[in-house]
Amino acid sequence: MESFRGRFTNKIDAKGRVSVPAKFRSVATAQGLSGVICFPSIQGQVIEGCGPSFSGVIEEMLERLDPFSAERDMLASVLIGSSSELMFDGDGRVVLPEELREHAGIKDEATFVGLGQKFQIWEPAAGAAFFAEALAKARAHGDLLKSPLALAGGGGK
Amino acid sequence: MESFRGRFTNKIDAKGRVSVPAKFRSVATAQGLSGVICFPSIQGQVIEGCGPSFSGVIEEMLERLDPFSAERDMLASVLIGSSSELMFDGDGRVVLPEELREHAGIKDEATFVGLGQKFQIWEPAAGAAFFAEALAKARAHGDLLKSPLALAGGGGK
DNA sequence: TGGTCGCCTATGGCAATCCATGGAAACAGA
DNA sequence: TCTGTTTCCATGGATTGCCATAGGCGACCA
Repeated sequence: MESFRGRFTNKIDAKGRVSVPAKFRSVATAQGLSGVICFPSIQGQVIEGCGPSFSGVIEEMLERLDPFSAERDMLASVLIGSSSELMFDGDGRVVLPEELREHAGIKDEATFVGLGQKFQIWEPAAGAAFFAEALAKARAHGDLLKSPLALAGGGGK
Repeated sequence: MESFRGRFTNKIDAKGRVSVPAKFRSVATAQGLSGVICFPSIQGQVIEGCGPSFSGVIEEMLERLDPFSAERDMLASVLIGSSSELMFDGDGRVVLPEELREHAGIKDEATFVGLGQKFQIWEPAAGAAFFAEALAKARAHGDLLKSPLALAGGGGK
């Protein structure tokens, strides 16, 4: 299955519109939706987004939790209650809701980062900082990367 | 399985296009993609590339992590967020993104070095220097290469 | 064995297309 | 009517695809 890949920074106009990178659009539409589903990240000040496929995975995960537990309700209120289905306009743009922009501290530019089945939308400077941190950790924990490399070298398709 | 093999230095034109060595192309297309996946090396100032098989192994590993863990997001941000799927044009060329060229210090020439299931793209002088160093170190670490027969049989001859 | 022919690859340039972006106009709710 | 939202159009720049050229390598033939 196609996945969200790469990093793109686009501008936000006075009406809160932003172009979703064309490659991200084609991933979402291939999953059957002319739009993306966005919600605040539970990790930090960043927006997360995905296509309908991964959205279904989220609901599955929630369904496996105790339906009346406080934990389930909290997760659901963020991942579902605070989520928005943002439809592409004729030119492939979406309007980022004010609450989401505020959560991520986004003003007039947004950085889309592909993470496979989901993606993130960062305020550009914050995104760069996160990437630098992630890169440093990846270097430090090179052992985490050895497993895929070893698997690929010995196995194959 | 076919593997990336050999060293080739090709020119980069004004638009950042470079011919992928024909032998590398056939490896990638045999894996089912008319293109290659490239990303900055975590180790040094060089671009790494691979076909869909190797890339698929990386994504599989990420999918085994919890989809909302900070660890997964960081690894994905580096391994997928900073990668690009570069499709061959009709003549077997790809466009090396500006960020990747900058990361490797590449200007108007690029050296492709096959490494089996993946390959590297060097600025030619840096690649030559690395090769000289690699040769010296390979000499020193030659004993790391264990005979598969010895491992399988439990003893040597 | 020497020469010629032809295919494949690499490389440059041109043209059409796509994409991001800004703004105007149509629309809906209050 | 006024405000906020959505649809449509225009544009410039970047990207992609296509064609032409040239050099190298091997195959085939004499």
